[in-house]
Amino acid sequence: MIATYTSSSLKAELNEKGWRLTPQRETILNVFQNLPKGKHLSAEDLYNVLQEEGAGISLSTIYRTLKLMARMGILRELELAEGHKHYELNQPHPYHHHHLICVRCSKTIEFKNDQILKIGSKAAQKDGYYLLDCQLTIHAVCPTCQRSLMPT
Amino acid sequence: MIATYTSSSLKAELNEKGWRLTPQRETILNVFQNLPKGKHLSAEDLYNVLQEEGAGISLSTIYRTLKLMARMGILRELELAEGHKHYELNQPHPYHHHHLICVRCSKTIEFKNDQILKIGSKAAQKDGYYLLDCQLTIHAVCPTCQRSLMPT
DNA sequence: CTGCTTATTGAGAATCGTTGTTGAAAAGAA
DNA sequence: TTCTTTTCAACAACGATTCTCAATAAGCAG
Repeated sequence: MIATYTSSSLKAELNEKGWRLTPQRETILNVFQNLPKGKHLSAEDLYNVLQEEGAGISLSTIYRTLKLMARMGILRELELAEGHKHYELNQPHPYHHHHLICVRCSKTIEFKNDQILKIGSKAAQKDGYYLLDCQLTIHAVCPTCQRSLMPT
Repeated sequence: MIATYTSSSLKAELNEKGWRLTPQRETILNVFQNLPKGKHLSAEDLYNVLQEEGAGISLSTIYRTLKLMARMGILRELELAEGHKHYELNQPHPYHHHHLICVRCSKTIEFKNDQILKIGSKAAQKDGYYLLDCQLTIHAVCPTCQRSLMPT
């Protein structure tokens, strides 16, 4: 988990595995680095952001890049109970966090806990796995939905 | 998280929210209760199991029931990097566990940790959420895939 | 036990996020 | 520059999941 990627550190990490640095990949990483804290994007969200910025990157490329960067550990892939994946920068210690999700209304709260990353690292290490990401996902019912009489 | 549901405890929990106990729901819960430890099913897996057992339950009903039981906290919904969700019984303490997943080959290892459920409960409680499930998901690269020269 | 109301089912169509395919463009190496 | 290989955009294709609708059956009240 690297805090901030520059063009050249990204290039280095890509080339190491035989991949290439392209303007599209650089642009996409930039969007995530400039995102307000706590904000995450779906593939379509990212597509729209890029359209508005005038950088028309195709949806296929977006999907490929998101998946690539998740597999490199640069991005985290989040499953936020909305039928599609969301992505955010995979940041180290002081910013590393987890998600508490209401299964009814999908309201999501971030929370931090220092132990979890330690527990995760240890578990991965024990079996010789190389850690990319470690997220505690809590499915629950928020106070509002508990009060609501509405079934479903 | 209840350890074992009987027909009547399931019925009670359903009726409480205005839902009904049907033979299909009972059958599906039974399949999960009789599943070998560490085994989880996708919707399609479950459909096939039921076909073989002669209980032909439609795919629509299966999807609806899985989602319903996940929202009730009876089942856990797992995202095991295979393009579709998997489900397993949501069991309490001694059986409660987490998943370590290789992002390359999808090999998955289960592991246990007593602290995580405590951390999760506390986080939910803090914001007044009613806890349904709490899972630590670790994305990593397994030893075999680390050795493989194959990119991607 | 009977009848009423409303949730649930099954079958298949429809949806929608995501992945695959193609020829053209461009990065990296020599 | 020139060659090789990856990556790109555009669009077709796929597959898991959801939706629709008429028929059925829980649960409840009398």
